[in-house]
Amino acid sequence: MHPLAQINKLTLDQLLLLVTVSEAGSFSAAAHQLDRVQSTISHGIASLESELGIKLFDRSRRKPVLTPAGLHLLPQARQILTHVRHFQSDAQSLAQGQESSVAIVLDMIIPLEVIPQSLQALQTQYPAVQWLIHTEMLSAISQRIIEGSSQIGFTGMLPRIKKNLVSEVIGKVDFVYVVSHQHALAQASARVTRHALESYTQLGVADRAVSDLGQIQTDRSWQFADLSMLLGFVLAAQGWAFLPLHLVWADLQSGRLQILWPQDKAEIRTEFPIHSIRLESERPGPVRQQLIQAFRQQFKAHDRQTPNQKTLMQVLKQEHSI
Amino acid sequence: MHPLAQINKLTLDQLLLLVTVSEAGSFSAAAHQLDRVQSTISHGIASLESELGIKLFDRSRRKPVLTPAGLHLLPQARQILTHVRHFQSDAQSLAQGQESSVAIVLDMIIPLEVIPQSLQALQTQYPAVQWLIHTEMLSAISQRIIEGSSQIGFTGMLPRIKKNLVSEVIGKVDFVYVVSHQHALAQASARVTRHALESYTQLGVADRAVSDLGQIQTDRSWQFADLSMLLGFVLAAQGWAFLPLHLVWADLQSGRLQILWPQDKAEIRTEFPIHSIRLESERPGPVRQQLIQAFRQQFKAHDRQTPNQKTLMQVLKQEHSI
DNA sequence: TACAAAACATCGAAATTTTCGATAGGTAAA
DNA sequence: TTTACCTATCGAAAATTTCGATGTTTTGTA
Repeated sequence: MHPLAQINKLTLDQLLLLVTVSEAGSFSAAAHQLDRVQSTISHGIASLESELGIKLFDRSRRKPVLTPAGLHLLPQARQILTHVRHFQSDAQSLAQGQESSVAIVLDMIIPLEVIPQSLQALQTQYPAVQWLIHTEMLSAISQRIIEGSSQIGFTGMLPRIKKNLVSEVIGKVDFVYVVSHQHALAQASARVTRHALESYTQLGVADRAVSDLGQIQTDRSWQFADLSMLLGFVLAAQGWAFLPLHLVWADLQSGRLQILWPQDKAEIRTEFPIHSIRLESERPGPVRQQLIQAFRQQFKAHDRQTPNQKTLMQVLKQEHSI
Repeated sequence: MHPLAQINKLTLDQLLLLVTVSEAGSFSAAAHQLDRVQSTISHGIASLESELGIKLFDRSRRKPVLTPAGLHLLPQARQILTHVRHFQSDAQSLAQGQESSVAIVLDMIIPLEVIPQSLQALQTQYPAVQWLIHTEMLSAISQRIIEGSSQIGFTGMLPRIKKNLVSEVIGKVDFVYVVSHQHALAQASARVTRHALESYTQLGVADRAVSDLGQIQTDRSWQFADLSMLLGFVLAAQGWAFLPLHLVWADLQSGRLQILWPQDKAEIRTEFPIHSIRLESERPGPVRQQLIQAFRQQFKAHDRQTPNQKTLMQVLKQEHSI
């Protein structure tokens, strides 16, 4: 007989018998619990013992009692059974359309705080799901969805042609114009003209698919593929930038950065909606649906802690009253 | 049907099929590996799929390829199978007489260094064995063996009546008479008369079964149930003691303790053999046999690092030449 | 393009295993 | 001592597994 075939001899049912008998206290009680006849249990335990070549229960007394060997093997049998139950429940989840792994792609402009909190709840509810998280900017996000390397994305920029894509708004991110307090623009009044802006270097983000929609506003602009690097350049007074408020808020409060309020804008900040996007052809399972829900909630919670127009005005005045 | 009975539906053989097919690459190849017919594999996989309510293999191509769900469940199936194999190999070990758990009782006079090293090798060779380690002194050690609360003991004192006990020498421990350098006895010459010893307080160990063989040598002696406490009193110059050399060696070298050499003794140190003891009725399994072997080796290794008579003489002279 | 090789599904019959029901015999509590 | 409860055993019935044969699809090759 084949060596691997030996495993067939041992049955999950036999392990179940071992566990059930030890818990029920007797073969008969176990038989009743398992809705079988006593002789079936007797036969099952006996066959298990003969296969293992070892006595598991001492039947010399009124009620069977585990031998040392049985006592040693019992917890292992238990563990195998619970492992099998996990296997089955995983299979059931998969059968009901739950994703086994979800690849997400996130826009870098999304506040870092909302991400772990959104995923945390999901992780406890769907412990079997494997997560793969990418971070991209601009059109690279929808690109990943279209080519299929991620199943769901959260982005501030929808592609021009939404062919095959389904999207919905799940939150917003506030953008503001900022500049270092050491920069020439910081010396002027709070409200700047668009012309003033254009006469200095803009520090902006680079889109991989820049040819597709290259909306470079000034010919002197520098481009970054990484927001933290960009922020470093802004802090070094290399130019002005249009950045997510949450990213620069700490530096605004400390005074290292200052807000610019273009004269043609009604509000200091500009809201950009964040969309969830996915392929139309792939129906989202429960995990992705819950994920969208969680992100929406977290965005809402995050908005409540976000500085409003009034607070921004105060920061603005404070800067220029110094 | 009973809720627990659902587990019967899933078979270890089915999990084996899943794993084997995914490794062999085709149903036929798996059939060949498992020494069965192809239709058996086909039927087995199909029944597994219908039980789980989910397709595991995509058969639309020439060779079957795992679905995402199958890919997700495969490693779990593998893990369950290896767990089951461990279960079986444990059972086999038990069937061959290997102990599932071993309770040891150690004499406190045994050098601490030999113990972990003796057990370490055993732990890698018999990972399934559970260890329970007690520490006792004098007759309490054999007591534990006789009453069955430990299966094997290592002791320096054999009981008078060795009824039912089997013992063998596995090493030795050197004892010396010591006293604090601040004690009156330390001021005298190195060689002391037995009369001189008896006129001062002896700090000794207490035997729980003291009535059985209470060999108290002086009526002023103090008794301790703990060697480290005893050593503390010796260091505090409360009296002299007869202690394992390894226990006082560091303090001898630092000069805090001094050796006493009774005039009626030929050697400075006195060797006491260490015995392994066990019940005659209980045949030792491989673990206990190996354990005795390991202790014997470790004692031998420890002896090589132990100070000899010549070294002790040097310590003795050094003390009294100061 | 046609053919051959390789792979899986299906089906009925045989073989094996599991389960049941009844009975006999042992242990412990009243 | 009686009685209740427990397990082992056995034969028959039921269920499951396995085999062998056959049909269909995919894929590589002449």
